[in-house]
Amino acid sequence: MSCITTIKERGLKLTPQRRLILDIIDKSHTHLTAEEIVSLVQAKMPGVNKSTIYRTLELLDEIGCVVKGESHSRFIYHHAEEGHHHHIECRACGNTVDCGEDLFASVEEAIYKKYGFCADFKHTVIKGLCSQCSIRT
Amino acid sequence: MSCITTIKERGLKLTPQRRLILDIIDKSHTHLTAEEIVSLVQAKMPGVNKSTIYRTLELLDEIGCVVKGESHSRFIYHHAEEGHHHHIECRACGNTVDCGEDLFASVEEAIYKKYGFCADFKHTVIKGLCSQCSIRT
DNA sequence: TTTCATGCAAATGATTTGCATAGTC
DNA sequence: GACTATGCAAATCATTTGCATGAAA
Repeated sequence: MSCITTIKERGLKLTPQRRLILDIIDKSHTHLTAEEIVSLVQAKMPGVNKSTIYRTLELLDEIGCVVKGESHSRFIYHHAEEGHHHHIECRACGNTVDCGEDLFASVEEAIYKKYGFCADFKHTVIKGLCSQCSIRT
Repeated sequence: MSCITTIKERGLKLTPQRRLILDIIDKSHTHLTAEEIVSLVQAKMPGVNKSTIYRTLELLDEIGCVVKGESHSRFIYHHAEEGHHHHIECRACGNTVDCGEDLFASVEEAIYKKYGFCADFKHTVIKGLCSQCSIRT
């Protein structure tokens, strides 16, 4: 079910600002910080207020239309597609790669068996060193 | 090598404030936020300034005496023992469990082979739902 | 026309920083 | 005594909030 449908179903209003924010997140192939989204939104629609964007992102997270995570003490967002993905970020250069959930399936199961925890890697940014930066160190 | 030795070796000074902060982190069995550490420090040694504590925590992280992570947009710290551990945190109730690194060894290897990334789960707080909260939902 | 969303401005709260003083080595 | 660490106060900076106005249904 599309995000637009979800918004309408809940009796929420579909404003141009919300459409644009959804559009930007949909088109992004990686995660974006709230401030990055603010810049992208204001580039297309000047005058849109930060607080509107923060409020919209909060809302979209609540209704499950986007996935909210955190990295470097900022909130990050990406679209909530069917196939999950996880982020691995280089501590040195900041580069990010996305990886498939299959890598974590076994861990999720192990954590569940051991602790009864339903771990959810969608919201997790895993840190490490990328190959380039490993060499330099 | 002890943290105290490390501090001395680097020509840094071993002040009562630094001893206390180290002591508090050593004795904690879980991670602590910076503000929790501030409270604990001030309970034992009133008058110690926040900025001193923040600066010390930063320093201890830099020299590898503590491990700094982040959760809920706050910094969290725990002691840097030999055997790593990872945190799993319940998104609903906030409870945390620590789990052994063995769970992630296979994932670290898989990530390395696929992306050349040396992933490091020490700094990662994995989120999910604990057994109690899963039932309620 | 009713309700929800937006813009604006000000508040918040964790973390950081500049600078004079005090403490460690 | 030299140099680093501390305390204090003020600055930052992402995010949040109150309120009056504007727009969607």
